[in-house]
Amino acid sequence: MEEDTGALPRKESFSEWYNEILWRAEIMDVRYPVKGLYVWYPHGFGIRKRAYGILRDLMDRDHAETMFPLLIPKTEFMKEAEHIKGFEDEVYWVTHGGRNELDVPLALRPTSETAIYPMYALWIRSHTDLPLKLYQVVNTFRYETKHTRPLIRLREITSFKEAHTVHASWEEAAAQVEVALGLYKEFYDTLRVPVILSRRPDWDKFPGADYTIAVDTIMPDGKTLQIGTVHMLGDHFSRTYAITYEDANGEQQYGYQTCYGISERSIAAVVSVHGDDKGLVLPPAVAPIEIVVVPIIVGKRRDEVLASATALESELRDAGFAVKLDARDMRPGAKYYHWEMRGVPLRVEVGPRDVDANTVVAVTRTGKKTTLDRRGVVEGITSVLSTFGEDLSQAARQAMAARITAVATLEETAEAVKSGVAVVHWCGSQECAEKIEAAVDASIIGSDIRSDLIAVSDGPCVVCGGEGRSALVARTY
RNA sequence: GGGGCAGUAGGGUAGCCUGGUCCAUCCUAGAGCGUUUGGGACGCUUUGACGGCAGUUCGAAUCUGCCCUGCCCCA
Repeated sequence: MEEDTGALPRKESFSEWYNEILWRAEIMDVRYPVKGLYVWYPHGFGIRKRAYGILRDLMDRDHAETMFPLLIPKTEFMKEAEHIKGFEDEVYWVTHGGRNELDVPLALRPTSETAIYPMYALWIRSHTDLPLKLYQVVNTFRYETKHTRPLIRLREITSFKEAHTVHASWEEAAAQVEVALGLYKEFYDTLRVPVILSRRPDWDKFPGADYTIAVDTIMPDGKTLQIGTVHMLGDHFSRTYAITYEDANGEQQYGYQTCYGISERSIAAVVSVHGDDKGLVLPPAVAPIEIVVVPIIVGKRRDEVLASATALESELRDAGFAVKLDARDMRPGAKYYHWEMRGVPLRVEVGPRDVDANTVVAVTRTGKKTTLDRRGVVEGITSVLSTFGEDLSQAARQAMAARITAVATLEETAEAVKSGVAVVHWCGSQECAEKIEAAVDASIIGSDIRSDLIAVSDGPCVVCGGEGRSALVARTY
């Protein structure tokens, strides 16, 4: 792993900035020799580990974790016609075992509905088995033909958290969709990433779903990134896979299902939303190192300062912080740059002056400097870190708000989507959506918008003038 | 899916058209030694590459073919 030095490209050149920060901050190494597959550096994986720990804790409230196989027999995979159509061009097939051709080819899961639901059919017998709510965190494979991008568009999604639920009625399933959206909202609140929820147009929903609610954020270049989806499957799959239960009256009924997922795009969002010209900026909740202690070692007082820094490190570790003492033989400035690139939320400096005054100097990743009393340092740091996290949320919200524009004409829409998201009135027809796309080089991505940054209203469709309601128009990743 | 450009050490470049001590050069890269240390220190020594596979040739970073990988534009 190379030492980072020199300036990062400015964040305004987002694409360049993104590519470079991934290796400079040691998140992903893109040099793996297969297109669309990338390697997690330990630091990047540490971020993933903490983020997915949060996600697992949220899921575990109301779901059980499980693990299904990677390979799906073609016979099961091909059962659900609409679903296949949505994925058939992207599936990797295993056709051989050693030198022998397989009787039934095996698909590398692009998503696991067709692996899980045949088993659900076996597991579910009675209404007392419902609701069933399971999830797994697995890798999935999609033969992407568009340009691949680390963490964003992958041929191997390494961190797909997918949940699959079964309920006794359509209404219960629909209620679960709302529960899932609540969990995802909470997840992204913890990551300090602001999101917009909206309902995808019918032609853009998950193959085989009744409807899809998406969770999007807005990237620094104004394009939206879908960082979560929740699908109402209705009884579509349960009819195909014969997921039935006996109700209280002894009648056989089909189950109603939902599924929802989050991938490492969540990490891409954290990196992109918070990062700045100096590197990564991590919310304390996902930082593998929350605090770095930098001893300012000068000549004769070296041992004294080092002892003080070491004692501070232990005290902070005992208090439950992820803390690292950087005692390397380098100039302090070089260390500051090193940890700033990697997004460490808080740096604590201990030098001879601090030893004398019985203080420490705490500097947040965004440059807020506080001198703390050495006694009661845990309380002081807890408070500094919590304020830092809240400040990140606020800054991210403001940045997002600045990229959202309510517009009334196609000309204004075209202008708005160059740097962000436009909110238009739209009648809901595919015909008008296509006209918008043709006119403004961006698409209708959702209606039924839910965001406290967007005021939803009725109004005349921006294309046909018919009755319309607020919808999002954006360029997307 | 269609078109274009590219791949040389950890990173950045030159050399290619016009094959031949050209295995070059730069860096805030790596290793070692010493002096340093409150915002990217300095000196000396040293390491390391022509994307892969075939072909042409006495000889290939350079020419030919295929493949892989990356970037940009269009759909």
